[in-house]
Amino acid sequence: MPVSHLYTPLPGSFYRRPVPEVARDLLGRYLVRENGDGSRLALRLVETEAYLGASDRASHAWAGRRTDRVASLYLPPGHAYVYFIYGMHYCLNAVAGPEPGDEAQGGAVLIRAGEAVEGRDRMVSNRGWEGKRVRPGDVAGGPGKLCKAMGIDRAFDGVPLFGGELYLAEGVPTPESEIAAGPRVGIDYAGEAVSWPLRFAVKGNPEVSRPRL
DNA sequence: TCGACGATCATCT
DNA sequence: GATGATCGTCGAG
Repeated sequence: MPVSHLYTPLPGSFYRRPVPEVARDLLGRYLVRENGDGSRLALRLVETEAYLGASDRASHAWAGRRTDRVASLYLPPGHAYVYFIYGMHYCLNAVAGPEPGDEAQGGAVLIRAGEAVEGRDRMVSNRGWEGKRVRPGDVAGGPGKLCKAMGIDRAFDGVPLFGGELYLAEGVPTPESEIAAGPRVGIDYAGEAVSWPLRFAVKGNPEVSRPRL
């Protein structure tokens, strides 16, 4: 029996554009996880970051690196790249940019934050905040938190995001006037790329991670 | 409310 | 052997 999707998955062509453009366009879209029993978890994305690939010192694909860890960064646009960091957190990316074979490769959008739209209680439970006071940003206000809330780990590395168990879906795109841009977080080692304004967020949204834009 | 710091380990040097 | 696309706690203000 095919999985029925209440939300409409974004097609692969959505990701086949310059990475910053995809990153901005993902704000206001949904990240959905179907649980198989008819229930689901859904987040409205409010913060993303663009990683350009070979030309970007902050990117895991900088200088064309192709190690086992980053292999899925070279899958076709629209696939997931999930990595483990700081010994305890996972981060989810959507591969984006030109098709493999073109000059620029290894581009991706880091999904940094979202606000719960469906299954919020389950997310709070996944985060271990059951019974505690949950303040803005506690559920999915950061890349590691978001993965914990959605139950995303390395098992999702390399899966297509077009409409399987985990996918990105339509929703309401955010107008340019409501998008804030600034430097990316946690990449102090990246030389000139440190200041590139490739972090995007919905202006004034309380779920956006720190530092505030 | 904010800044500093320790946790913890896969990956790369 | 070092380090990181982070997070939660703790102590100071």
